[in-house]
Amino acid sequence: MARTKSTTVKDVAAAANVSRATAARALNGYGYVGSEAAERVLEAAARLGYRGNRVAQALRQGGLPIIGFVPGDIQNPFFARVAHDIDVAARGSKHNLLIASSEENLEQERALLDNLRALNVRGMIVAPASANDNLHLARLVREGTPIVLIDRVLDDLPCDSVAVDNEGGAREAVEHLIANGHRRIALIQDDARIVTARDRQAGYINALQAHGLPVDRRLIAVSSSTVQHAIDATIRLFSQPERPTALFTVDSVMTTGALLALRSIGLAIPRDVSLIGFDDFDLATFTDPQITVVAQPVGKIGPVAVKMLLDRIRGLSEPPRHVRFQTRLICRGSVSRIFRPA
Amino acid sequence: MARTKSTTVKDVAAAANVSRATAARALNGYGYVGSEAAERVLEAAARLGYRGNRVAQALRQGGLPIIGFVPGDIQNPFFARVAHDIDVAARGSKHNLLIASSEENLEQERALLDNLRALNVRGMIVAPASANDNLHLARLVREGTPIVLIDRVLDDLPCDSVAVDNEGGAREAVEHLIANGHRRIALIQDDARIVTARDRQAGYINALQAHGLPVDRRLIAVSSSTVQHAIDATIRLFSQPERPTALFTVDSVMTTGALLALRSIGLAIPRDVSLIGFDDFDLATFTDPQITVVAQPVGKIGPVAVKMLLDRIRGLSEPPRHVRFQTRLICRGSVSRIFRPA
DNA sequence: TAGCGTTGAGAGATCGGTCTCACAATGAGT
DNA sequence: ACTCATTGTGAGACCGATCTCTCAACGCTA
Repeated sequence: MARTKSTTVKDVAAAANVSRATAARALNGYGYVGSEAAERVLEAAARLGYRGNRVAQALRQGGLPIIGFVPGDIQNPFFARVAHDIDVAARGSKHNLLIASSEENLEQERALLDNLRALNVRGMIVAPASANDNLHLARLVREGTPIVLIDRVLDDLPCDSVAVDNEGGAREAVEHLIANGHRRIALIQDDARIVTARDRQAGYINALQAHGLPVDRRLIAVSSSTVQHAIDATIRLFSQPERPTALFTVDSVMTTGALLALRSIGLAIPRDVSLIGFDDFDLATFTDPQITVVAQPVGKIGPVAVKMLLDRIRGLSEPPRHVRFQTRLICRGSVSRIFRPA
Repeated sequence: MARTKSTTVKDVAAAANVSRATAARALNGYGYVGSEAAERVLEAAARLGYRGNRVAQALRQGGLPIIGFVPGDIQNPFFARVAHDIDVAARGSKHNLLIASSEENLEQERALLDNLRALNVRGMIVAPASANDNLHLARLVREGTPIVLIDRVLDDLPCDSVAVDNEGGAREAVEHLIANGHRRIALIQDDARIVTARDRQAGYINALQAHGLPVDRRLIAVSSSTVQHAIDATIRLFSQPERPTALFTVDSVMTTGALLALRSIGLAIPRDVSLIGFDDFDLATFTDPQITVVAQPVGKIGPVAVKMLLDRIRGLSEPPRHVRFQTRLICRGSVSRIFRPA
């Protein structure tokens, strides 16, 4: 039951009665090859089921036809969608996709990137787990590894990036709540290590300050991006004496958690609490009423990132390019209007 | 801005003033190395940031430290979950995960497997897109490539597999509906090419026949596993003259579609229609009432598959092993009791 | 002191391709 | 007839790491 070793150029060359060099020329279509010899080689290759060994090719030519993708969490629908899009785009240019989830863990991210580097992948698409420590990324960039940052952009890193206007999206959402008379607006966000959390929080704070509202730390809860943590955070926020009248959640998993928690506490949307979530999701049109969200053009991120990466792989040496998509506030039914004395 | 080539053993050896062979011995800890020389090598390696080149290692030793995973669709929460579990398990044994989604397309699956083979991956975990044509898989197995089938098992393929009792789970669900007095029970399923669809349909039919109920082709709709297609299928089923009183959907994406469609038609669950879905999902506990489902132990599939695969990679040559998990019917509120004259 | 085992380390083969270079054969131009 | 360009082909270097083989030095025993 030993693993049968596959046929090599040497086998093909022998079968076609030519040298390895000639076989390679025929198979790859370069240099001068006699048409008769070429035919013999091709026939032999087909007959023996020759496939070529990417590993050997990679060793000679530098780099496996692989693109690495390091998302924060592959189970998060956002990243799953992006992964799918990257996969499709990469396949279009004969690249394979290697996905290694950092699970929002900086140590793990470092190890994974080291790994990808050792594998000599052609390039990487990364959603960095932390805004603080990115020396490992900086080194990769410095060494010349093509890297594109998505979703979370580190400004001091000289490489391409694709993301949405997180600050603007969050600001628009909170301003919408303010415009509807809300003043006690709660926020559930990720650990501030994560860039998007930081930016969306900035949008929240900027909106409040632009309208002369105080920023109350008791209205801000930090949660990791899992349903259970979001439930806990929501319950914490809404069991305070002076209850918030509105809630803004920074990603769809948290919005899901908030929905579940509010239901279990017995608070109705939008009667008791208004809700806006960042990132649209299936569930949002499911509930009654449907949830108002800040939608991002998820489907564009992957393809654009791959395109930029391929440009770099092909040797483009322009200064870093940064793509920013605008978000769109989709008003559904989860925000109520509060009338207050002027 | 040329890509700096990374440091090699040669560099390290030169820096430590020894030969490549000695450097390799020191780095990998085999053979005889003088303690003083070893120290110099290690120091030099650390100083130069030596990392080793997996590609070269793979060429020499046969096989990249990579496990290939070919799911039907990475965006499907089921596969995303399994992918995550595989990733974690694989990382535990120093393997990377390469995900290539077949998108339920047989041609693409063939191309992807060919690709993985050419990359010399150590083994593959596959959810075959089609029950019919699997010569490509058979050849891989014959050649000795370690392969584990998950979710969808092809009985005639001599390799390990991990799946759930699809027939039994579906049968239990339909019997539950029958026990509650339902007789016109509709089914929305995948293309019958897919093994799970076939098995779950078998469970549906077996349940009906065991209770002397006719199998009515008009109650069976085929849909692909996307929300939109499931919506269409549901609408088709429920716009027939004699409307079904119950619906069984074979995966969570379809259940989601069915929910949306029924709501848009204005049919209430469970008053107008009873519903059971295969595979539990977030949404199921979200709706009012919550949805009754056939739950599968999703979290066990990935780890078990990786374990079996690693055994094979390590050279285990026992006959194929087949793991089957039992499903569990979770009764929530989406099934109503119909009383009928005896 | 001859003989032998142990320890240390270098030279070079090897994995499977790709590609440069040298060389031979052919035909065209002067 | 002689130079030259064009074609076709093979020998061998190379990518980076691993590993076998060979050999030298040392110390110990008889």
